[in-house]
Amino acid sequence: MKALSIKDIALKAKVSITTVSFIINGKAKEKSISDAVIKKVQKIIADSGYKPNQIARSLRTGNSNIIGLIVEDISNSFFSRIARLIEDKAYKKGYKIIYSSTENSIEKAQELINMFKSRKVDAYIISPIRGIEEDIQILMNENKPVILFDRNLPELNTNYVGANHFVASHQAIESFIRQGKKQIALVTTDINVQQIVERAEGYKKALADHGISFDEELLLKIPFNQVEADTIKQMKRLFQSKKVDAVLFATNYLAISGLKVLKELGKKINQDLAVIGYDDHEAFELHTPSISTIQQPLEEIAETIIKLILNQLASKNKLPDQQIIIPAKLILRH
Amino acid sequence: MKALSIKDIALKAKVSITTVSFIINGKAKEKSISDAVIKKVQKIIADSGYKPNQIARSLRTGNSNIIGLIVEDISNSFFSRIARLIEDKAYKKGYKIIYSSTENSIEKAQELINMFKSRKVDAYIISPIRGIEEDIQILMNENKPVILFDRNLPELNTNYVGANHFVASHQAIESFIRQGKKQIALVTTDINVQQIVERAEGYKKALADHGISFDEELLLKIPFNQVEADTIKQMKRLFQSKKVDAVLFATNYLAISGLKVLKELGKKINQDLAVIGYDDHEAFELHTPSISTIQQPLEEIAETIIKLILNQLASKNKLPDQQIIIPAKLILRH
DNA sequence: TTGATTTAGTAAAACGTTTTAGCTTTTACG
DNA sequence: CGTAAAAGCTAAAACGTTTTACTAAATCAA
Repeated sequence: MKALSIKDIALKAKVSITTVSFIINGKAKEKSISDAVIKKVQKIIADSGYKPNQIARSLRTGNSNIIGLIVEDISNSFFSRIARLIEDKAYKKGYKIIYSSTENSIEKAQELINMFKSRKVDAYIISPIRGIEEDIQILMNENKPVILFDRNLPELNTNYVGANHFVASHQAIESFIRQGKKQIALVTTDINVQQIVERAEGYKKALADHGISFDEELLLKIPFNQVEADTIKQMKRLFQSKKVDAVLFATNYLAISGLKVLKELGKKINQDLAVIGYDDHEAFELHTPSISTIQQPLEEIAETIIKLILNQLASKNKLPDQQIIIPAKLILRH
Repeated sequence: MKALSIKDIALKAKVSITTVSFIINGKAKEKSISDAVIKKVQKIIADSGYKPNQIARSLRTGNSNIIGLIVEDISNSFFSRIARLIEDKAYKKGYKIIYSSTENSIEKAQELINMFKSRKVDAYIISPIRGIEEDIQILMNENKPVILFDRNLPELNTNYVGANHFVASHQAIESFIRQGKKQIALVTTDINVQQIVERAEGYKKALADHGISFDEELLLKIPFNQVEADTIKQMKRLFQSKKVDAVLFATNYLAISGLKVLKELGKKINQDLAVIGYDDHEAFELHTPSISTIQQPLEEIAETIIKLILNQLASKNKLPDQQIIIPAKLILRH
């Protein structure tokens, strides 16, 4: 049983395909189709359950009402929450989301961009990695809206929405210092993206601001695609060998692993050492004791991204690129 | 700058569009195109970076290499993990995923199905809700592969992949009973889906099997879309009013809320009462003490789903529907 | 040498829309 | 009444592919 086409509707209504198309697309008035015909055709469409073939529509119009979302890993709760918020908001405006995870692989990211391109997505939301600057530049040259989020690519002049990681991490470290901590560690990842680098810089700057000298050994960089067991080993070494009295974890999954290590080592959080995580996670609040964390305003980030996209899609000419930095919040728990 | 089309390639190679198409689609040999021409065209394609327009391709062939994924809520870690696994596996076979969350709304689910239909997705992976049986039946009549997962719709004769919730919950309750627990509560949701119903049935059956009479007041049904504050109030009432000595939470988010309540009430887990969660969550292992849980084999579920789909897509005629039940594992932690 | 078969390729239809350019018929106005 | 403008509608091109049905030349078998 083939699906109905606009032709079937036109036939049934005894009008031309053109007329039906105008009516479907709300151009009936403007094209001066009579009310009687409009009513008749609409009734037939409603009764028959006809839905226009979006593929044919896309082929003709060149746009798809689909927004491509490229993230590092959809199963990371930071991304899946953002994805959900973006999806909701996009959906309300008639856009669908098609997503994929890059796993921080340049090739996969490039493939994804190509794939999205050949699918004619209307806009791109990308949490980028180094190495795809050129590909992104090409998208922009083709006048497709591109919004980077979470991480920026400094060489590129794009729209960007993200939190103020430098300030947030600076604040976190200062709060440690106010508590009298001296041996403050940072556990971060080795991926070379701006948001991660900023977190490290906030850390170093805060130490410097308070006259604490930076100790190389207190900065632990975990290789990105490493299995958790190895990560745990590395962390164990850090917490055992040094008299760390505070630690900031630069991502939520690192914090999760770190908390496991501390538990195993029998370290008492808040007594033996203070802990702050990054990107909230249900486990943090629930943990005994609760874990303080730097919270990114997900709702606001998602809202801003969608607003930028819709504005650009609605406008005929290219809008100026905007770099929107939203403050992150340090949530202190005890 | 318009994108290249097959026509441009044909022009450049001085061959027909048909020939280029055959070469792109690997039919060159079969259509007896000479090696020289094949080489030439392939070189031009590679040099120019031409990528076929998937939309045009879809319009012509009627399929899209896209698989539609409909879940309850992509930000729930159970779904986002499954989504990630499915995406990975599908990607390797050249399929992309387009997803959406239903939020357990029948209308949204129906809209999504229609949307996917008009986008000509090749197959549907659905974690369904009651009320869309008919819509799913229509998909199946149109000969599109449909795989339900996590929850089944018993009236429907479809492919289904899910865990054995009845047995898992039965086991969990038995483990409580072996520990000598008598006042065993079940906190579940009020959505009427098979997987949730089964969990309650496993609970009741286990009680009955061990001669414990079922106490209506120990079965708490939380309305699905309720805000967490209200959920917490309801749970507080349960844990305060009754001398509950064990509780099984039927979903991970209920367990998270429940653990917050228990923390607030100062109940000692394992001493005052025993707890088992459902669907693992990082917070469970990390919790002090660690929380036991019923774990669904995500990897295996994702693998099975994709295998069913690919088999069906590869086959000319309709394969028999399969109902695959995978055992869930009770992970006891202390 | 002839007819059949194979090799090497192509023209054109089709997929289901949107949109441009146009054609009648009606209305309005002086 | 005559003509210009508006109302009401449509034919056909275009979007970029795949695929069917075809042709022309080369090869083969007898």
